[in-house]
Amino acid sequence: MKNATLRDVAREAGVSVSTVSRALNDQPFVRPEVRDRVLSASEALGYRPDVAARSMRTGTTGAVGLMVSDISNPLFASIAKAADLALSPRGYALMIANSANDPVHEAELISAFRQRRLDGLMIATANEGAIGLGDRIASFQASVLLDREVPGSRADAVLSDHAAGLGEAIRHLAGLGHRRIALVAGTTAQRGSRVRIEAYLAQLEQLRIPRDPDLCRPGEMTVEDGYRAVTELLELPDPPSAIIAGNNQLFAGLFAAIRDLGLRIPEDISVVACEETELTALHNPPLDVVRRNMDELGRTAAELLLARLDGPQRRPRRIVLATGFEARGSSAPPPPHPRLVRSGVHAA
Amino acid sequence: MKNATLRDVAREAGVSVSTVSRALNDQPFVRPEVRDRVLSASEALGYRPDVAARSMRTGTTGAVGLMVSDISNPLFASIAKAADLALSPRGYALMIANSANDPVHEAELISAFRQRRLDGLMIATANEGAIGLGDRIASFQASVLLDREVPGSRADAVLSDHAAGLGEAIRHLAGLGHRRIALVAGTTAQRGSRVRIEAYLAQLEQLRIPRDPDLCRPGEMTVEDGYRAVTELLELPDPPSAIIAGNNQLFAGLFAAIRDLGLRIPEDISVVACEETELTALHNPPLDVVRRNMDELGRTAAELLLARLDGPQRRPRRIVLATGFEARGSSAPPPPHPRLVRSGVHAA
DNA sequence: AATAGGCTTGCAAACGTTCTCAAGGAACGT
DNA sequence: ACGTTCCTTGAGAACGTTTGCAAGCCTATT
Repeated sequence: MKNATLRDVAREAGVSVSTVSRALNDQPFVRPEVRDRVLSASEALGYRPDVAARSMRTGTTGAVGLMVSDISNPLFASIAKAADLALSPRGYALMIANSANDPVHEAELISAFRQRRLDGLMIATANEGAIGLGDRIASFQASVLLDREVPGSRADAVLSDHAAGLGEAIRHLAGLGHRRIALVAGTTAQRGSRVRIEAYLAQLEQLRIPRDPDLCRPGEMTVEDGYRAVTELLELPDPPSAIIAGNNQLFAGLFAAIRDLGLRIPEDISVVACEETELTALHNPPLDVVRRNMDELGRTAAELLLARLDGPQRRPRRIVLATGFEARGSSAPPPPHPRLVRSGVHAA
Repeated sequence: MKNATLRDVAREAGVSVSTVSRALNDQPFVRPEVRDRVLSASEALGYRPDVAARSMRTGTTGAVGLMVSDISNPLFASIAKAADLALSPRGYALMIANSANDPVHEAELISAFRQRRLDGLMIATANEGAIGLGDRIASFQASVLLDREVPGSRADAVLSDHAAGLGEAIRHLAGLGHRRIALVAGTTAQRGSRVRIEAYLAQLEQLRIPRDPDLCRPGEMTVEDGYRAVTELLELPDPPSAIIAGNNQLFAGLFAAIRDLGLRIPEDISVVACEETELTALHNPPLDVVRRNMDELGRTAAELLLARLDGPQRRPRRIVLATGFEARGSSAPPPPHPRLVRSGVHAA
């Protein structure tokens, strides 16, 4: 019960293999009558072109790769979903890989993708400065950076305007009277954290709020790191009255830390999340958040990819998507006498 | 700057193509000296076997498919991550597709997977009773059902013991005094919902709690459906004092509905979620949940797949994974006089 | 009516790999 | 010295598709 091949269809339709190929691929110079005959023969035999054979001949696979640090992060999962929604109707399949934010592993995975001759690559790279990254990315017919900037890369990119939303958030907090605003940022090897730190510093400057190096914490992007950062922040002699978490993982850590320290939101401390998640959307009271549309990001990336796969090579395109701050119920004026966190209180 | 092929390596090493192939594939009957020469030539040229060509020759691709309704659902995303973690070190790549719970679309996507000659399929099928589904699944060298049962299928399966955890939950609620316990289940076309409904009815029976058809609601698996179901439940003349949501989407709807109705958890109503999510884990107060380990599910599925791809065909294996109920803070004794929901109150 | 030129079609060569088959060569026993 | 056997290697076919090339046919133009 093997699959029918072009030869089978050719025999059935009484024509040559090449004619079948031409007919099925909508090429000109096939007599309509013959075309119909081929089509019905193909239909009758349930013919499905063999992707591997086509791939070997044409060099294309009709598959694209998505490289993220962790597909189980809902942000990346949403991107994957939205991208697939745009790619699938065009016949493209989506292959995913998890870099675990390890540049070396990522390089191997990209190499594996290329070995599979994937037509395109969408990537939220672990380290924008990894050596040779630009070349690795450029080895695909089309590639799109997902909220990343790789120096000297000629790839397309979809970026988020983090500065806008974060600026709003900080102005909102300052308006409530906060002067000690902390930012738990992620790794500066990725654009998001870098832009947030820049925007944070710039906004404080503009508001004439003194900057305190203790309050701006780059680091990893894990829940654990967020937890630790918040714990340390609240043990400072002069702790912040508001904390902004740079992504959803960091926010989860922040949230757990505040819970374990027995602090109330927003009475004891104000918090702002970057990235909308189920938690920020449904929590009671609702949580302030710097939002962006991950569906739009994934869809736009897929569209850029498709455009480049279709058309002639244009010069790299950069698309910047909006972000916005939404004040809900997790920020309030700072308490007059900041509640002291007993030193040494950690998670049970 | 094309990729090196076997021929290039052969020329470089001064041997024939077939010898190179043998040497690189660790086949016997290659002189050690020749093998070394081939290996270093391969290294020097940066040779990478062409997956398409190999695939055409061998019929295998080293890629497996994952078919779920929606990869942006964190449950499925976790499965994907865990599966990839097990597959990737073995050189397998993961291709994903979203069926949107549409059996027809799913069938097309499976067909596309097979056209790509994927070696295996992991699938949480939309409708276990879809005609021809068993054959479609069996068309792969290996396939694993993800918490699904397809009648007559010879595929391996990883199942969750929903009945155990749900039974615990109901006993817990009954122990608090609840007699009106509602279950917002999903589609009966999928094992999870079916098993939960059976277990729910059986457990009520065993506890001698009268069953009320109004309180057991199969339906879709969407947030909207959960919202609507809860709204309708609370408009009943004799509303439930506790509601269990059958999955995370339904629970999100449940949660939003209760918030919009202005009810307090657990003072006014007790709730139990099936599936741990960021919301259930971090919410304050923490939410009662019937847990299962999605990582384990994904990893086990991948291991079953790998075992079948490696070894001789055994008979189908079914692995059942544990679930457990965790009481936290979202259930309490039912209020003496159930707070009436004003008719017509819906979300703004 | 002859010929040019455009449609249509088929043949056969690639794409890069694996694998069967046959043959060369060495070692060994008689 | 010869035959047998086993190890080692290479030639070449095959996987299923696309595509360049050439040949055949038809129409139209001169």
